[in-house]
Amino acid sequence: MTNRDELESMCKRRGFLWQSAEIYGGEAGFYDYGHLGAELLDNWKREWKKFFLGLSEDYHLIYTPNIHPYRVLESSGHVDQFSDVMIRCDRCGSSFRGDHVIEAETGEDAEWMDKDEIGDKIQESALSCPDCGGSFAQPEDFNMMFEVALGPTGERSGFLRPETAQGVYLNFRREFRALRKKMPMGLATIGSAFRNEISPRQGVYRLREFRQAELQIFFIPGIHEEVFENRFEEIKNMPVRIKRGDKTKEVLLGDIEDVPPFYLYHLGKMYEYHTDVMGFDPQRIRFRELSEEEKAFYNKIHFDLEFKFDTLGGWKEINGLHYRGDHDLKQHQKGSNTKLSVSTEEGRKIPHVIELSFGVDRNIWALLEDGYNSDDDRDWLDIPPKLAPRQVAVFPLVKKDGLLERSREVYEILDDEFRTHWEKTGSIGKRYARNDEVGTRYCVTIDYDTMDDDSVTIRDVESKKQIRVSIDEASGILKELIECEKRFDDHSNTEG
RNA sequence: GCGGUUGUGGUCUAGACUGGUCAGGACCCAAGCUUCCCAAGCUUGUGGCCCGGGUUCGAAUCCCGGCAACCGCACCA
Repeated sequence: MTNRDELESMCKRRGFLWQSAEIYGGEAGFYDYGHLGAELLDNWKREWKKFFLGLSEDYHLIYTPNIHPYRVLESSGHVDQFSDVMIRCDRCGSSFRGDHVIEAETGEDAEWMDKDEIGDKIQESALSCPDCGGSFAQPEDFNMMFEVALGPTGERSGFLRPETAQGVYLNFRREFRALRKKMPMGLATIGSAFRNEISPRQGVYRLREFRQAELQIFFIPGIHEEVFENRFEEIKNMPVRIKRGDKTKEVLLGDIEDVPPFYLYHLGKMYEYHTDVMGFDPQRIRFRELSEEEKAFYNKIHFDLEFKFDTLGGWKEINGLHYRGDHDLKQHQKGSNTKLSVSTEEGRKIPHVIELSFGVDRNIWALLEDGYNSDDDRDWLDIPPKLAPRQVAVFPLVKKDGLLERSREVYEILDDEFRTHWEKTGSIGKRYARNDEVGTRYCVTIDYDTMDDDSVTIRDVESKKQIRVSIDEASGILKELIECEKRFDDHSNTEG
């Protein structure tokens, strides 16, 4: 059981992450990544790109601005859909969503109503506060998007993007041509998104500025699904935990019959990324199907991937897999008056989209939590070597008799190939402890034998076991270990 | 946003009811000594009362406002 205070304290003390602007008292919903956190974040992004862009030669990375013009988000539906009419009780100060109050009291569907209509309806039906019976003030619009004025007069405006996806849709047409009309075509992007959350909470779980890594795959149903069906073998025997309605089951992906194979294939790849690349304990991840009420209307199929957080009170969404149909391109085709259909043997069609959406900060927190361990002796972070901010640390056993200088030489050699750290302060045990805490995967120690025969010890963070190798072969062995080509235990000359 | 609780070096905390002789401890960190493998020891050192206002001769302590965190409610296309 990982304790949230302990993990947060470690993250602050050692340089992973903490609340932004903390010397000014902070601002809810914003976090900074320190030197280790930033490295971890970059490593995560690199491995994400490697894995998902590696799924097909027709998948590529693009970057788009953080600010979108007003019209883009008007067409996408965010200007309307992303905002709610809030009503506030004059007496007790509680706020409610206007449409919810109307629906609850009158049974009428009120989601379509604007501010004035909701105001009228409340007057007409003489609705009062569900908490205290007080009367309501004038309704007000609350939009989750941050609107920004553009240019000196501010006549034009835009929004900080509430998701990275829209920028990708806007580039469908150009990339489809630039990539010479290959389909399925994948466009990935990693970047920040912004939502004016009413109450950002729980560390990096709900932020006002957060990072997303998304892969949008464009395809024509009935024509390109075959591509994914052909790869179905790769995932069909993958055992996953899946929650649908009230029931949670462990099943093989291939045994799920009422979800199309092209969708299951992507569930499988998402799962594989978490278990194989991020090293998650499979017991801590599951898919959950969203109910009709929870799902956005345009999502035809929607499962979230959830991680079981000790620190955040249980199962929480970290990614989503959304089959969005042709909704997005259709909306932008209409809004921009630009043809976004492609020609097929059956005439022009608007491509459909399946979106793999990752909450990067949530992934990072899950990674830290999954890797964080404590026992009576020590705290240590067990995260995959490719992701670890420090892969190797080098120390002299003691500072005298030339060991210090020799350790520095070894450090210089290893630092060319790995993310390497060197330190000399304190006792050897203390240095191991410091490095265990931040997940330095391997500690290389220069001792008196090194001075005789040029051998060093390599210690593994997880087992605390050591092997002795020559300096010449150290790089090669570390590389095999870090690339996961060989396991630490496979080296036979294990010392205590 | 509402209600409750809380805010003291980098981290964790003592002190607050009963205002002054109160800013103390532990760990961490840095420098040095020491040290032949898992947070040993010794010496020295850096660093703090969330922010603003008020009451008072005097505020970490009392009062007001703000900010932040935690819990609950609401919210989370």
